[in-house]
Amino acid sequence: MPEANLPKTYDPAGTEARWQQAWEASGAFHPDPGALGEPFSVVIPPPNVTGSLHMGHAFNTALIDTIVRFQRLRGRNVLCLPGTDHASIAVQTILEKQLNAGGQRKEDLGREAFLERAWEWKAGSGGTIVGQLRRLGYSVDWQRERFTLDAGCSAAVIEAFNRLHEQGLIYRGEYLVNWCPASGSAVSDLEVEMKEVDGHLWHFRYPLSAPATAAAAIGRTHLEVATTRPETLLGDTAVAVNPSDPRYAALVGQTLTLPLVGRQIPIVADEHVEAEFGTGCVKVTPAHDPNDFAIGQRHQLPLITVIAKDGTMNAAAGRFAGLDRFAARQAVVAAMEAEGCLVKVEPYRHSVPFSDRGKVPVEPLLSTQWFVQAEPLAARCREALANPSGAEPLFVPERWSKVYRDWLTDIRDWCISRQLWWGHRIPAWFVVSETGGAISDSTPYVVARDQAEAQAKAEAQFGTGTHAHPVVLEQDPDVLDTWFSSGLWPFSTLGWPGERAQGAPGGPEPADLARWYPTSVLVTGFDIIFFWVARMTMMASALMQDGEIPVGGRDTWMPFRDVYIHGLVRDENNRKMSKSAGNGIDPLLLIERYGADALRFALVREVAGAGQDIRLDYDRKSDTSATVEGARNFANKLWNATRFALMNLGGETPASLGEPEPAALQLADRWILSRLARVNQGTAERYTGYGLGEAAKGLYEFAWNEVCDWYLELIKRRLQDPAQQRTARQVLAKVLSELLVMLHPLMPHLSEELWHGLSGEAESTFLALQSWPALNEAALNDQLEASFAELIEAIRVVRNLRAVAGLKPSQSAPVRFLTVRSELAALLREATADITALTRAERVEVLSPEQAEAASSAKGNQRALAGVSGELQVLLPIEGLVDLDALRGRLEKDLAKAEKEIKGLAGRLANPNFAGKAPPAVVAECRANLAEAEAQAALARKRLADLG
RNA sequence: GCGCGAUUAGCUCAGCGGUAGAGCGCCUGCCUUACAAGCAGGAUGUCGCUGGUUCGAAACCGGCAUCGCGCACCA
Repeated sequence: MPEANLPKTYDPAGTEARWQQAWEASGAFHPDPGALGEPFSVVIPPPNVTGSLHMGHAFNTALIDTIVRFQRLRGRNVLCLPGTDHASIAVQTILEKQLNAGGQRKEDLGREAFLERAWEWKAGSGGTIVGQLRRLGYSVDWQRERFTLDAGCSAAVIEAFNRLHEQGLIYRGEYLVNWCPASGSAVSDLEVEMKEVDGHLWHFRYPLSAPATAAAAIGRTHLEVATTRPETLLGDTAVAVNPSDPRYAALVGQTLTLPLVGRQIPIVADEHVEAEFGTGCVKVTPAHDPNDFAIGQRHQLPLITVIAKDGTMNAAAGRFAGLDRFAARQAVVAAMEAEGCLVKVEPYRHSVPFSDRGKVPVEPLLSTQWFVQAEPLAARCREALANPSGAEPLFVPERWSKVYRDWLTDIRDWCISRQLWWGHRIPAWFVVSETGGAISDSTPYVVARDQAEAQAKAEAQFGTGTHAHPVVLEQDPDVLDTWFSSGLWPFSTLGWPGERAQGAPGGPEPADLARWYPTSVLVTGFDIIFFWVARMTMMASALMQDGEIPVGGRDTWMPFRDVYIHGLVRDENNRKMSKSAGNGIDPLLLIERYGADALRFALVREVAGAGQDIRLDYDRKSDTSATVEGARNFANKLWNATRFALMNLGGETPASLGEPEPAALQLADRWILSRLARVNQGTAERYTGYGLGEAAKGLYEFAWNEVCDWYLELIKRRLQDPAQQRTARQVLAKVLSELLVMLHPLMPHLSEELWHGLSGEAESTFLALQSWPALNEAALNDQLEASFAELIEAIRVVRNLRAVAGLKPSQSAPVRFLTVRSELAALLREATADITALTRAERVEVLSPEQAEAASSAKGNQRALAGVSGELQVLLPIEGLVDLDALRGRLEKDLAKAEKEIKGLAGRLANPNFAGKAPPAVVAECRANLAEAEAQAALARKRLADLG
């Protein structure tokens, strides 16, 4: 930053790029685990490699970076570790689309070639978001950047799978899973979204197999059932009624003949059925509905799958085989109608499970998958919350801990296998030599860390004695849920398992893991508490403790001490921003227009700390945002304040100027130094306690409304005076340079730039690596701050009177203050020169009431403009210039205000309970205020009377 | 159905027991050699409704309304 001829406006573009490059090239954010300083670590929520930067990332980044930059200034050994997530389904979808466009399917390429392409794609477009994150000025250690599918994370996944399997926490089995026909894979419960859909409720008649008996018992020959999914009828294996429903009690145990199919199906009694709903009879399709599956389990009903994995009807659907499930729905209804079994059709709004990714209804399907047994892991996490040991995760805001705990209660097992190619291939090998080459649900398998270990294990188990043939293995073709690897993120990225792999617990830990695990804080949006936060704590509960003792003897196995949950960024219409809704606001556009610092500051300033969503105002026609513009203006204000300093420090720096001599400090100096100390204290507290928005607001107000509006104005005169300028320069340099340090976490580029300009430090030295300014407690002075506020108010009153009088800013006028309080009079006298400068006073007089009394009879004084502030009366004794109507208006306004106040205060004091029960200090204050208001009213009346 | 949050100036939001605040927008006047992305001055509110607690409620408690979110879900 050149010292002379600075442009009048700050141009972020060049500045930001320059510092980003300098920081990264210097390794400023690449910490040494052996370095001094208490460790502070954060792993960033890894964005999806397919993604591009959206406002949510920008928000999350702004918060994390503010925190870690602050901790760095505080002298902690900070690691902030970035990375991306491989996003199985998303990447595979992109690639398959590309293939399809060329008329190919992935099967034509084969797995290996397909994966090669995937890695090529990742090398090319996969880095987009990482480049974009850099543009925010993210102070992460790019040298430690990780990817959930890199060698280290893959080793962690294999190790984790093996250990969980050894602990009996991973199992393989055939269950009803959420099947996404669009992606051709199972998905977990969390990846299913219930959506309200307008559908129909079809009422069908199922004839009883023994109509005569039934007719005798209940007077009819059939039962009526209702369904929203007629196609599943083909897989029905029962009809259920409530056991205490008197209408059907006699029929339980009898059978029905399933229309279209002819199968004999029993009538069972099950508590799940609500007698009040519909006819009280439910068709049961255990292979295609989770509730029915449960009923089926309770009654040992057969499972008949009629829908295939591609969403079409299978052979078991008979004449409907081959039809798409939705076409089959119409066909079944038509067939039922033809058979006279359709009773009626009603429009019906109900919830349908949709696949998050595929955007099609999921099909509950019976299939063999791998699962993580969730309850034992969840139990440990719940316990950690319920028995606070100081090591449990602290949620900010606290209410989210309940959301987290509730989800961990009554948790269901987690389906982790995906029928995809891009991802971590499941480290399980089928012993196909046992089955003649085929893989079926019953094929034996071994879980191992690699092929060789699998071979050894399998040979030990199957290759001996009776088995004549050699053991042949085939690895499970499926991959793991991406969230499985994300769940290991806080330790896999730090080097776990390192040498502890290969089942050798007790080996040395990677230095990073030893130094930085557990991480200090996790910062993320509430929308992924279940997906990610809970999965990380569950994984850690199983993997990061050896028996009772956490790995490495740490105080906790929890992957983070604090969990700072923030809201979502919503659009100007309060809608969640999403790609599909097309209402996203491109952060890059805002960065280009206003600068990354402005965007960051705007986002952080909007967040109050309650974890509330933030609504970002935005004008889509012009791509502008008033909120971000305001932050940009603030950046410009700081730029100009520094510019002013550079023009007035005489080429000196904060270091060369040194600390000011206490005895030489003037009123304004002592005031701003007190304010500086207070802001230092408050800001550090807020940064530490996740009050980031408040920190930002506090600094904004201090910088703009105190330093710029008052202090800079007050010292302009002294800076021109060689006899007085040194102290003013010293204080100015100190205030500004410390302000820049405090602002650095929020506006890193601008503060870095201005700090260099001010300090003259070499480009290789960084503000980012300086120390938080020492708190000067001796400078704190409540009394002084209160007095100064009175002075400011006095000046405001004068300015207001001048405006009322219609004085031009260039015109000067005399100012006269009247007060009974001697301290106030003294203050005003001390500040006479300041008042003169800031009010264009011709002369400033400070009179005692006695003097004022004498003066009031003097000529012209009756016609003075009068204003009141507290115990201070302000007069502008100007003749000839006064607009009498304006003057009267001003006085009437003062009077009305005072009278309103008197009414309120007198009313309160008149209440005997108030004086009796309120704290004495409050009562005293009330009395004082009343006296003041009465004095004000009296003055205003007198002046009005003088006017005639 | 269960739970959570929000409701304060035209807009976006602070305030969370002691007489209503900020930014933007609006009105008036200023290119005052740091800044017009600025400066000075000004106007603007039955603090969603309703009971209660209290000397005192925007704030605390109960109910209601509206909006939003999460979880569960009956075919």
